[in-house]
Amino acid sequence: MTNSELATTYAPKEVESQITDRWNEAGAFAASPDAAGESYAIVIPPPNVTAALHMGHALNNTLQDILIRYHRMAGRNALWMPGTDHAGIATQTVVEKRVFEEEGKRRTDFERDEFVGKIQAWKDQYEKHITDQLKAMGCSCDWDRQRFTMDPTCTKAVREAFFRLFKDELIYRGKRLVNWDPATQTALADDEVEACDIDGSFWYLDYPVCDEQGNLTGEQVTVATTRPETMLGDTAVAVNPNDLPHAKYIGQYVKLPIVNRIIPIVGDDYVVTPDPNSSDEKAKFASGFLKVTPAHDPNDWEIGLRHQLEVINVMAPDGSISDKHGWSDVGDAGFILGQSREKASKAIVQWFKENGQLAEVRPYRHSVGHSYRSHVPVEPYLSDQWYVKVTDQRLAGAALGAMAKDQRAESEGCVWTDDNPFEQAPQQGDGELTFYPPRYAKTFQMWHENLRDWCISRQLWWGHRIPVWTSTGRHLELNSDLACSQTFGDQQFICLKTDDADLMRQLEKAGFVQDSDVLDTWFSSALWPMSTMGWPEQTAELETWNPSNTLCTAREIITLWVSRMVMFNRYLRGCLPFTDVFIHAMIQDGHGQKMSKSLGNGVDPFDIIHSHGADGMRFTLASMTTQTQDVRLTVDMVCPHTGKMFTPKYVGDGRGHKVAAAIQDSPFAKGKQMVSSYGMATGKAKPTDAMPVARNTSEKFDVGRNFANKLWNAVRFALSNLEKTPAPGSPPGSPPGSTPGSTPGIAPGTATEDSLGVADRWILSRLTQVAAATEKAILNYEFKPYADGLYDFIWREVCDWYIEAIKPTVANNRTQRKVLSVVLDVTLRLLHPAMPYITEKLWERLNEVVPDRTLEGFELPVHELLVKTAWPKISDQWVDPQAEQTFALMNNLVTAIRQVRTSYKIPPRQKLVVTAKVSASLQDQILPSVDVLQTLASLESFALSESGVAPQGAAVTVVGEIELYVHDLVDAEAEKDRLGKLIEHVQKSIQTLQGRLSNESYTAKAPAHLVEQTRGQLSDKQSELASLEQQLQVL
RNA sequence: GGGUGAUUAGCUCAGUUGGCUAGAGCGCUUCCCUUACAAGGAAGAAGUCACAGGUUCGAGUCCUGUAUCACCCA
Repeated sequence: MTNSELATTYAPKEVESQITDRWNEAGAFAASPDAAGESYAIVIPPPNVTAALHMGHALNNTLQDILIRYHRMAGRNALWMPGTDHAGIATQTVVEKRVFEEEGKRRTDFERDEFVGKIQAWKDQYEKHITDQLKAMGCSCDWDRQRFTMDPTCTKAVREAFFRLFKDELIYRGKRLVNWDPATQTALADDEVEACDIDGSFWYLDYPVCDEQGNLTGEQVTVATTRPETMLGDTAVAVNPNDLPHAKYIGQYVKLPIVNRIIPIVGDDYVVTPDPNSSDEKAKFASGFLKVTPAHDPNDWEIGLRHQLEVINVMAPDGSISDKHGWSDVGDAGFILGQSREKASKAIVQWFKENGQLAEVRPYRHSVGHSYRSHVPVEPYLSDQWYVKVTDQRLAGAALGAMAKDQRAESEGCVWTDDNPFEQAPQQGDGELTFYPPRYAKTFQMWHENLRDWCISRQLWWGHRIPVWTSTGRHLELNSDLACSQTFGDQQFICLKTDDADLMRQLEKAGFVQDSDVLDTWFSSALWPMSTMGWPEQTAELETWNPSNTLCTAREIITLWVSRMVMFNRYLRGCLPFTDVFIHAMIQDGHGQKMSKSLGNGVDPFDIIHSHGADGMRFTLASMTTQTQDVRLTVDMVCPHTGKMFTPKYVGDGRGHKVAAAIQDSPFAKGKQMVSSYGMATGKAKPTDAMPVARNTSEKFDVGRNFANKLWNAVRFALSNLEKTPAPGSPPGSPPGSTPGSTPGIAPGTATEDSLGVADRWILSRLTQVAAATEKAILNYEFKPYADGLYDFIWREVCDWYIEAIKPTVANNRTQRKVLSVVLDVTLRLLHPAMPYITEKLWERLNEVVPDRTLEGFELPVHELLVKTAWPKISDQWVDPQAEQTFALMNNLVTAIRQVRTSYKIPPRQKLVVTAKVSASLQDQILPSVDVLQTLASLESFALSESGVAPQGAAVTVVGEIELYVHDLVDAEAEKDRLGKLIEHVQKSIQTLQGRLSNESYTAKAPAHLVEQTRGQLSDKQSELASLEQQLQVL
């Protein structure tokens, strides 16, 4: 085999497919609970099967893969559990929309099972696509264990959990106002509602005052409302008892216009007293009289409870006005029945206007809850739903108790309990839940302190059907461990633990009907760390990997998911689901907008893998992961006609967003066009053969791609040298500047007569420190320092300096070859978690070319596959401050000479003669690196003396006390210019340093070593200045 | 309304317990296709660290306030 097997540029596609095969053949990602090593597990945040993955997922999963690959190499028994989420409402909505587009049919045109089958087909398709995306990224999940939230294993867990919570009365049936989405006709959880500011109005409606019998007194009160249509359901008018001008009406009645209902005027503190000069918007707009509609407003619902008011629901589930859902006294409102909310609102305002009872209309901008799914305004809607009593100590209290003590803030008091949630009976896992970065602990804590019960029923078909059978007016005793009963009012609810045929038959016979609703998706997600491991069975997986170690997710998930997993895992299994929660950035597009499907600004990982390679993408994502910033990703496009990258034309989408215009002109191929992903997503452009869809890309990923290529070539070059056997007859020869007799660390048996040069000692010292820093960064979830640290080490230190320094000697110097092979070995190990493909490929070649890479102090057991190779263990015996200092000085001298070279425009290939004036003490420091210096500065010769004088026609430059003479550059004028600039620069430095030292409190109070350092810097600069000025005079 | 974060080079961002004469990548200028890499090499220009106070020998970093932006929760 020859080195020519490695191409001159890194070709990710070929390598990725080759390496994927090798990993698969070896079963490299498979984990077993019986395997050796301390356990380490990550459960994947299961992606929704609604759609393909985008860059946010790529980031999320790259970070998880870095963690899992590191811990696997570090000897842990590591499992990364993969899977997907059924995402109830989201997936059902997508499929409904698609079926309507393609077949013109609605969900209700099908049998339930038939339609669920259609969603199932969608799920199969996307689950595969998502899995393929993750695999292409190199995610080292244990794919044989892949789960889905609705598969039989997870379903069993859901049934068991529901049954136990039901039995323990942590699940209950409640009539409440829910967040109702009239478009999808389902209840939404609080966190599925998005607040949007909209321009609305405050309408001021006059209600005539009357007595209990409805006899008008001739007075009227004016109520202020933003939703006039709900007046049909008013059952009171409220006044603040402290609002003296208005409080006198308390105890009287009004005759509700249109409906003619007689309703009381009640006193309630909740009502805001009007104050036109207040800074409080509500006081500014208040009239002092509040119409109370308990069935259609959460605050009014509370007022209704306080005053035992009637609850009248005037709407149908689709949001239209209806007398079929709890409203009987329609009065004169018949003309509004059947109208939508919006139309009814207009009709009612019109009625008040025509009857002279519309006192005023004022424009008002306010926040209105919208469905995160259908984007229509959410309707507070009275209905029967199932709730989990998360406000119970056993759940929310346990979640708070789990928090790491040093991350808990002083409790501001819970709204849901008088008890101190931290003062519970101790539980396993107390104080062990830690957030990274720590500030997110506060989000977690505040959420639990202000929790409300969790509505878990959804009026959908896609999901886990609620395992409860209901009957009104009957009562049934089932003597079975598999059944459990609760009674609310005249209704009996029986929950079954399994679909036991016998019990189901009994229920049916007794007239019980199964609830048609399904559970909120998060109910099954909340069980994910347990259900994927086989709970409720006592499995070895649970024993080994629950609690898992790290949950890696984005911040909006803290409340939605993290919280619920903690509560359920603790309650149902008595332990935490995981101990560490790492919260990473969100990815935005180049304009700071969230990536979303509708804007078409989401970037498919496949597209980036196509343009930059999986490793390039992964490395870039890791290096963008800081502790604070969200990530802005400029989205570019690839012209399908030429394959070239360009910045697309952006336009407004009319809703305040910037989007890539649906049809783009190719900037390269005249007259050719393409469709953008926005055009695709919105259907504003249809791709054709002549006008294909353009892939997205982003020049941001160039960093990673270029780095991969650099690494590739560096290793390729190094291996080409290591591949050659040193010439047998050639004298071993010392590397440049070797110190005779000092061969530190070369183990017996591997030692050669060659000794280590300064460059070798320097790179081993750096390698040792970089390895330590790399490990520390990963353990602290500091992904950017991890990536940047290796980038700088490999590119700036290994390539720019070490490889350049050893070029002339490495072929025949056995020691140096050993050092180089160890540098390659360790570097590939350290980088593997971020860039698995390229490192695995290079590892394969390294093993072929240099199978033996032992060096004292380096524990580097070799495995055929890098993915299964141990993380390097390196003793600190190679840390060598002296070598680093010597190398740094040499480095400065080389740079100084290069600067002269550039200012005289000397081509790089032209060799220069340089002499130097150096004191005797410094000579010892320079001598060992003279050969390296000659190589790096491209010198013909370099000579030192204690009392040098600048030869005629030489350019002079200065590094500290050292004067360098670059010979034969006769140009007095240019030299004066150059020296002048250097002097100016040095004088500036001297000023700064002198200023600091002349400050007496600095020398008195600053640490001694800093003062000493400043003095050293000043004396260096002063001698530089002296030399430079002298040279200027000579000229 | 409550909470969190951001504001540093033309752009995107680092900067860990205060020690900084403030860094990186991209872009820009000049030179170089030197047999690992032009997805490269060498050299360079470029910043009142949002603003105003304070603490300190010393502040990008800590404290207080202001402005602007973003996100989360109500």
